[in-house]
Amino acid sequence: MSIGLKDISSATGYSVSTVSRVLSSKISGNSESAVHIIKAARDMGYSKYRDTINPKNRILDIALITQHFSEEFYAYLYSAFDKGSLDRNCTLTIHSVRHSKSLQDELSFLAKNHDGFILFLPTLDPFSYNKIKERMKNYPIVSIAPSFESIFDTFTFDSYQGGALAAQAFIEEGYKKFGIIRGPLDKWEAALRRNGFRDAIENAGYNIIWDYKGNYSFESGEKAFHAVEKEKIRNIGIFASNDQMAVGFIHAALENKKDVPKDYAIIGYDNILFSKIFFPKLSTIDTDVDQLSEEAIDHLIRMIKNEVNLDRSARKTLIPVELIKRDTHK
Amino acid sequence: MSIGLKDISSATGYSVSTVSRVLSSKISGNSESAVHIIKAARDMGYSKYRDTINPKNRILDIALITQHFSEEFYAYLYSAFDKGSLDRNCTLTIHSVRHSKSLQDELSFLAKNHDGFILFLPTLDPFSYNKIKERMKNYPIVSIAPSFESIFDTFTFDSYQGGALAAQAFIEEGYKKFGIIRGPLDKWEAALRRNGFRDAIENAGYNIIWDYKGNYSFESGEKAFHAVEKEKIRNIGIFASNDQMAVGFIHAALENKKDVPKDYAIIGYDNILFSKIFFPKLSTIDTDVDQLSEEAIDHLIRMIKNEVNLDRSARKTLIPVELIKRDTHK
DNA sequence: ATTCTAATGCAAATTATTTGCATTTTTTCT
DNA sequence: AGAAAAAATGCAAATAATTTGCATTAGAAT
Repeated sequence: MSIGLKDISSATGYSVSTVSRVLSSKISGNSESAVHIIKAARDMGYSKYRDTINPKNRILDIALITQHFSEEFYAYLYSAFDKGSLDRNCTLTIHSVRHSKSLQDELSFLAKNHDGFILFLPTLDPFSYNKIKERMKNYPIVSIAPSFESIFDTFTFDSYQGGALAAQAFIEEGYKKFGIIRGPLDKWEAALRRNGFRDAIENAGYNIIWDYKGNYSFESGEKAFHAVEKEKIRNIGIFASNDQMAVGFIHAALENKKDVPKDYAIIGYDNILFSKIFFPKLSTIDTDVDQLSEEAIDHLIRMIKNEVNLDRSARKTLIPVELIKRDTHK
Repeated sequence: MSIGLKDISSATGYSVSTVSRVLSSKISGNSESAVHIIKAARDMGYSKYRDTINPKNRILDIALITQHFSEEFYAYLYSAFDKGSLDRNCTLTIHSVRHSKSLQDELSFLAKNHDGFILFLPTLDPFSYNKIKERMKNYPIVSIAPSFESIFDTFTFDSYQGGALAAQAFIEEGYKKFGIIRGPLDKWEAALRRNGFRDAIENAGYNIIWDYKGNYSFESGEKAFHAVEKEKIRNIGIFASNDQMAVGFIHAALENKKDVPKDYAIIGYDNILFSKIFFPKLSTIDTDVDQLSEEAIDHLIRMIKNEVNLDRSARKTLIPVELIKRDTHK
């Protein structure tokens, strides 16, 4: 049943010894024969493909390890990584460990079947991250989850800049009052978005006069509206830490006959599909998931090919974001 | 580098011959030793794991083959399959072949690394499907894409019933005029949704008096509104073949100071997250993706374990759908 | 207690892979 | 263009990995 060198030999016409030498890199991987034999080994499902063949000479298999949720963001993320892996001579597979009973074992198994991991585990605690790091010593791993600690080389969006961009837009348009609907501050990116917004406001000589602790949900946006409504503040520029809360806020505002942007100006974060469609159309911070995925994959590939110094402590690379101006402010 | 029987032997304490016999099913796979050895083989990454060990005795690896798009539906689908594979002793991986240059080769390779496929390739033509079928003879494959032809055993939603449910609701509520915003009719499920709606309307002695050819997009819903608006029809029950078009329709209606449901009643299809949030909240046909995924996985597992007669021609199993009544009709 | 069956390990047999050596082909350097 | 060096190749021998015959043991069934 199982494919061996003999099978590859007869499929390609080369002798068993040549096949052996190609697969164990005793012949340079670029020669015509080598390319031919390595391709055959992959196509035929030679079981020691990953064990014996040098990663420099073959298609790489990388795994995107996530925790699936039924939110649009995940569809975006997967789609971007799918595209990103296309022209990089590598195959991407997606694995959810959301329901995994023993994360460590599962990762360990997956590591045997892939050349490297992209981790997107935003809810994982630092202790578990360190356990992964320990167990997977020298295995190529890149993280794309925003987190306080840097345990793996990380690529993530510049959330601080995002908050600052929202603040700048409000300031330039002449707003004098500012508010924020925060995400949960134990999340690194929520803290950064808040800090970026606050610092830019304060640098311009103003203050945040209203602050609501949200939890990223649509409902908490609705509650935020009722909270600000009670205080009878108007003509305020509000930065919502994500689009769902911004949309919830606007939804509640419209139901209560308030006007956006006249009574409340609002800028969201994420640029979900919804924000283009929603009425009025939501101004928001856009993140370039394609760029994130490409940089993360490129770095992972360099790690796999041993071109990255792993002794250095983990780097963090921030991907720039931009403001999309639509109809919920000015 | 590569793990062999000797390594498994020393890890488990059994002799090489016992390990060999367990892995090639010459000892029943349920005995204590067998379970122990098989687990070790998986954990340690024994490269012939899938080749030698009988699928009845080990964790199955199944692949969900899709074409990623950045739509919420995909996040739902993946999430449902993730959950569905949980308690079934199998590991799920997701692969997108959207950008694949040679679909056949890629599937062939993936087949070597998995025990079976769930195919979700709604845009693939029957010719390519038949080529897959031919090349993958006897390999376990289940399709969940709605399609005219039955090439693989297929699990899909009962779209005809969905259309009929929408019609029944309108009829019971006393509507006398009926319209439809169709999806592209070269898609099987769009045709079924239309037929189900039309047949139920006609059986009750009515007719569809207005019909718009949409393409499933938000924009085509907006256009549909402008089309029906021109004809000055009011108090009509409209069935939209998906939620995006329904939401586009309502959005345009609100912008033009029309009332939903008073001027236009509308029922959508899919129950996207948006439809719960949108104002007014959209009535829609809900599909139980969890049920779909569970039934598809169960069937695939039976195929892998050889409990399904493959000589029969491909079955099609329809998963029931239901109407969620919200605020866009009555 | 006895018989039967399944599990186990040793050593031999078989199968798979690697390597030394001789030959051929290709590349590099005058 | 021609000589020298380097790389590629196949055969056969060597080594490594896996399977199997046979004897032994442990446990279940009678």
